Amino acid sequence: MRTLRPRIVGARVLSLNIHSSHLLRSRSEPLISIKGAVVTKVRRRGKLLLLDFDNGKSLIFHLKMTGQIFLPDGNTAPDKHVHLSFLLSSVGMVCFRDQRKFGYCVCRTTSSLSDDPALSSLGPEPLDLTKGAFYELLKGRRGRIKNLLLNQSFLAGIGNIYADEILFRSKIHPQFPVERLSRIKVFSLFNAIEDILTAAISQGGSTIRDFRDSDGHPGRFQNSHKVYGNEGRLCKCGRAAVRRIVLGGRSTYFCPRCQRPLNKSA
DNA sequence: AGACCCCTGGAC
DNA sequence: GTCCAGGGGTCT
Repeated sequence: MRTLRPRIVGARVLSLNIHSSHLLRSRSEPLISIKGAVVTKVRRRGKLLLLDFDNGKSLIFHLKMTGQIFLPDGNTAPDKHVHLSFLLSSVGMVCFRDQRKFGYCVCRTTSSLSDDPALSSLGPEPLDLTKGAFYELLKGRRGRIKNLLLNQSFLAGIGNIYADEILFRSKIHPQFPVERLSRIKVFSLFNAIEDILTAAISQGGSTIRDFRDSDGHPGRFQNSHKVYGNEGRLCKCGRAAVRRIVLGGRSTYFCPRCQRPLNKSA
């Protein structure tokens, strides 16, 4: 978003080309309604990318696992995975590419954006929360802490990599019951969320295989991962190897020494 | 909580 | 061939 915004704000949509209808959703207003309109805002809400136009329309993108938006050049020419492309004035082509086709794009009227279930179901932005608000948000919640962090209606925008890195930083076992977290641990978790997300954003995100920003550059935060993808490697504590388990169908990495489970006999 | 689904491709 | 992948929905 940070590389895309300065490139396309102010540009006019001269034409658009839908190469595949796979990523379009039912009940979308026709994408053609943004033709001739000027991009006024590039925003993010949770994992959604929002483009606002000067004719009162907006586009909602979800990139899911392999989605990317890029401005093609010699290195990143459009290919069979480009499902949608726009021609923008004084910018050129902008492409939405998604190898696995899990992503989507819908058009909405800007003034009713917040009614869209994709947006209305989202919890608060973690970086907008105060420590006290986070504590209140956790009250009454139950279940395993990692599942809660991945729940977008609890907090918007935390994915599998960052959930693991946040829990490692706060020294909480991914299966620790939310309702048993001490006040100290809740604050530690809050600080870890701020720290990990801020660092990840400043380092351009994490590239495991596909992720690129709109300039085609990979992220750098993967170089700072302490547990994610490190199964079998010695934790930085030097006392245990990072373990991988599966929770809710997602790979989960943690250090069994730094992140202790709740002692069930206690 | 878990299984299985959407889909493609890389690693082994 | 099998297993795996930054997400997330549905069904039991």
